Amino acid sequence: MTQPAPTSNRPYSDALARLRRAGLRPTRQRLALARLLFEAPHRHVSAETLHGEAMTAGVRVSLATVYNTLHQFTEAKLLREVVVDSGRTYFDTNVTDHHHFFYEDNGDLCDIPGEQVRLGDLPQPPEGAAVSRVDVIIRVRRT
Amino acid sequence: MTQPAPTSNRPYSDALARLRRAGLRPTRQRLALARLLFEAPHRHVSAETLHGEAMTAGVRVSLATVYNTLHQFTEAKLLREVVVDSGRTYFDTNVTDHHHFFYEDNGDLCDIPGEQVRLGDLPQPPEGAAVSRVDVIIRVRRT
DNA sequence: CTCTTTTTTTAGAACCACTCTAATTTCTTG
DNA sequence: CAAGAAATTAGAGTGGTTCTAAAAAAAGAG
Repeated sequence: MTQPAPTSNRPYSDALARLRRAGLRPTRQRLALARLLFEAPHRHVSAETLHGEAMTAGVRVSLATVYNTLHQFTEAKLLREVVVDSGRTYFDTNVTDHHHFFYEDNGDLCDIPGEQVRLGDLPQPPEGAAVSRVDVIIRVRRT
Repeated sequence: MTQPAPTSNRPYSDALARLRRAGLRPTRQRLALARLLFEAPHRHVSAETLHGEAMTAGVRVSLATVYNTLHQFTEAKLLREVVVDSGRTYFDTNVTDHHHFFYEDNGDLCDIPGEQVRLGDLPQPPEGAAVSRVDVIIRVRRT
């Protein structure tokens, strides 16, 4: 945690700016979720876990809104969707270029900074297709 | 398709051998699914699509058995699970070392032979964890 | 500030892929 | 063939996610 957010005179300012830049109306729910997501170190959340955090923090927000918001944030590139596990969707607050360790045992995810992975040769995408992203997932198991 | 399988004197022989090697009893359902899966070029199936193929081919098999069988085959390394899309599980009949193009538009998957991807430096797995596999997914969009 | 319009939120139902259960059928072995 | 073990099955159940239609909140106009 860098510093506690001011709650008296300029509350939500950071989150507010983000929402504005993304062209999303700063509703109470979006602001609260943005604060939970971005005023903390990078991490991976699912809709359920974020909803749980909101409840714990005393934020009244429905699960449907959490889903909507996560998708809007992803659309706006404030979040990135990580697919490692069919049946549960994770969202990464780290939208910089990077990859993941995935612990197959318990489903933990762990970032690998982009610089730490050097991709050698990659094939050309087929005719008429453009690369939108390259995901590297290093699946590991505890020994 | 290489050649139609003989149905008269030595039916299912290839599939039969595979099942035996894997230590799986050669039941009617498993044989039929093995034939559908392995007597054709490599491809990616979901439980639903394979079940559909079985129905079309006139094979009476329940969806539950298709799921069971896909998992048993994966366990026996006759298939490999590919995770590209949360919400649907794909199984790859190609179990050699390789990676994938994923067409984000329509969900198509396309193999990239292992030799065509040279991975440069990868980070060490964290202490107490061993790499079980490295997945590279090149996400592409039609232009 | 109020009225109107547009957007957002919401509870709950619906959905979909998948798993489980318990009963039946099929294999294997003696 | 009989007995025991293993596999299959229909149908119910589950869990994550999306949809729906109605209520609430935000933005814009006057």
